[in-house]
Parts: sequence; C-alpha cells; structure tokens
Amino acid sequence: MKFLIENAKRAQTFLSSRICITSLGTDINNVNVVGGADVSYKKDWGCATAVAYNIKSDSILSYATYCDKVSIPYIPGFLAFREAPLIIKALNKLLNKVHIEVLFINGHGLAHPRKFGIASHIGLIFNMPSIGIAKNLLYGDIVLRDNREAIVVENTVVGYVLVINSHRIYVTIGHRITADEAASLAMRTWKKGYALPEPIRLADEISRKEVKKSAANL
DNA sequence: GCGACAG
DNA sequence: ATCTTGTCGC
Repeated sequence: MKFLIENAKRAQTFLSSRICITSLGTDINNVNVVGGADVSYKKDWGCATAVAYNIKSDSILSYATYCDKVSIPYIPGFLAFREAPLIIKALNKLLNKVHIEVLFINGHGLAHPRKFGIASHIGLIFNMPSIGIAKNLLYGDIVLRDNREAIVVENTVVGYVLVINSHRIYVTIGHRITADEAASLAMRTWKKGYALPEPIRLADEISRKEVKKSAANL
C-alpha cells in the first residue's frame, strides 16, 4: 500500500484522540526501568534499537535491535511512518526479555501539528507510558511558566525544554504521563556532559554501531 | 507565495 | 538522519 500524506494525516488526527495525558500512577522516585528507542541509517537501510535501562544501578539491563530496508522518506510531521515499523520490531524483541515501566522515544510526542508525534504513536500502539525526547522543536510555542520553558500546543503545556550547560532538549508527553512527570524522568536520567538522557543516548549509540555492522551485508 | 520543518 | 579528520572552544 502506497504512503499518502492525506491518509497519514487522517490516521494521526483520529489516533491522537486516544492519547491519555494521565499521571504515570506510580511515584517518579519508584520508577526503576526506563526504555529508550532510536533508529540509525545508512542510505535506506535502518537499524532500530530498544534498550532497557535501570536507573538505580545506572546500567543497561538488556537491549534488542532490528534492521530492515525503509521505503518511506523522512517528512516532517510523519517521522513515525518511517521509523515505527523498525522500532516496533526491536521493542517487541526487548519486551520478550524484560519489562519496562516507561519508554523514551527519540522525537516528539504531543508537540506535533496533529498532536501525534512518534512518541505518542509508539506509546499508543504498546499502550505504554511514553515520552518524546528531541533535540529540536517541530511544533508548538515556548512559553515561560514558573521560571521554566514550557512547550505549549493549543493552550496546553505538553512538555518542557530542559537544559544542561550547552545542551538543550525538548521533552514532551507521549502517552499516559504528565508533562511534569516526563520532565522529571528525563532530567533524572540525563547525565551532565551528554546531549541526551541515558536511555536514548544508549539506544542511539547501539543503533549506530549496528547499522555499521549490517552495512557489510550491503 | 513565504517560511518552517522531529529524524 | 548522513557524508567526515583534525581542530577550535567551553
């Protein structure tokens, strides 16, 4: 089936109504395992990596990868249609081994033209709490609130801009979590000196090595 | 038409 | 995202 922008837009608009901006339920301080997912490429060959990171022991519990040829190009606002197929496969392999309490996705959640970025997309598919972690803003306004830079979409705070020295990241609600919880978890797993929180940084690092390994098969 | 534009 | 070695800056 061919990828059509108009169909993708309708799907996103419809699915965004299923997103929950509810509290994680458990106290942020009791979260132990956070997942992280990212994709790296070589031309049209992509490798997705899903990692399970233990906050308390500051170590990777497990990880899984999945590589395949991608046919849909990167189009701002439709990243999920390109990357989700790979992430879903890698995530299923990971979940077959370990349990994760919340998932970080490289990209946005509700800071999206139709409030359905890849973090919301993946979170909804797995019915799991998810958070979008991005290095650049795609959509939304930055507003100062209580001395913090909030990301606002349709008069709703969907996330926050987090800063550590020269690094800036955009953290937004994916699914089943609040903006404050998302920001707290991202900050809690973000080590000084790195551009991204550990779960995402590790997924990025592993997928980059993986794409080089599988590059020999091309 | 012009500018913006996750990875 | 990716192409890419050494090099300038915090």
